[in-house]
Amino acid sequence: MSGLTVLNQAPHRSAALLVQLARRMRVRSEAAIAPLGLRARHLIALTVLRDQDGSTQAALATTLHVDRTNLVGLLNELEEQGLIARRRSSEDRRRHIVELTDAGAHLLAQAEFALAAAEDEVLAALDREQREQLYALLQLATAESAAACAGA
Amino acid sequence: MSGLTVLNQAPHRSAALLVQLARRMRVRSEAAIAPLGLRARHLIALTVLRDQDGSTQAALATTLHVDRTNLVGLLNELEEQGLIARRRSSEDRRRHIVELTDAGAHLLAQAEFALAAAEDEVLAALDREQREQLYALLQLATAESAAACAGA
DNA sequence: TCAATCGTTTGCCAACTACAAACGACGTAT
DNA sequence: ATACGTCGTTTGTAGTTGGCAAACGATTGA
Repeated sequence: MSGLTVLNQAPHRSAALLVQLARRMRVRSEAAIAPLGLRARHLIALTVLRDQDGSTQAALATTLHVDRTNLVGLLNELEEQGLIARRRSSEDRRRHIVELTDAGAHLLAQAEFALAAAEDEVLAALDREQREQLYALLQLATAESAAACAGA
Repeated sequence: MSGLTVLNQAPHRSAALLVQLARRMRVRSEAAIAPLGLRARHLIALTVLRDQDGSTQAALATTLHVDRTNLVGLLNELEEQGLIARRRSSEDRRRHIVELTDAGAHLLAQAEFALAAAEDEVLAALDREQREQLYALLQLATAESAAACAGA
């Protein structure tokens, strides 16, 4: 059901607008990276990998908040496309070290470019200054919200 | 997979923050109306009904962008709680006229109150002026985006 | 009389998520 | 050396969600 628009009639309530815009952003973003053969999970995994390259699968599963069982399939898909590589750890031969390949890093950069274009499209009505404002407000709100989540 | 946070590292990219905040808003909102025995669909349906009270089910299905098949169950749940009432149309006895009951209107008001509280909670880090800014920006962006959607 | 509409029931199908059980390979403690 | 635990992997189960197709009774209109 996508009739969320109707909830906007309450005076100055941002909630519905927020989820509505986020949904558009998600849809556009997915469409933007689909031609690259990527889905959201792939992109998230690649992004994590760029920062903590050489992680074990268990560590990745923890970071991504997915079951290690489900991570296997995700990594398989990335490996089939040559975006990541698995190799045995020399220290502990039970472990798989996951590394971003050059192709993976390159595609990730492409994907981020496509994502930026999608974002520009969704926020087309906002000029540069307004986008900065929005970004600042979102950062404020999410930071506080994250702190509350961590406490609970 | 809720590892969306990692996508924020791109410079001044609002997309990830947006969907992240929207997710929190959605979760909190659902939690806020859950004690009332409502889910998001119920709230949306009730809100639509308040504006176009006395609609037929077919009209409601169109507005809500749901299949008339799936609308039946939704209305059943609302009717069991006494929030809406169905009656046959005198003009065309095939049709069901759906009306918001007093109890429904009352619960809807309660739900909106709970929703406002949830929104205040999620946007706790923003003061009044900042919330107005956010609201204005979201309205700008969604309005433009809606126009683009209508064109396509 | 025949076709179409409306609400309704039933059932299917696709996608996704989480999770449990078990296995081989391997490390570690006793 | 034995026992136990860990890591990646495979397989299967279960629940949720969503949309959609088929068919029915009641009713309307041609």
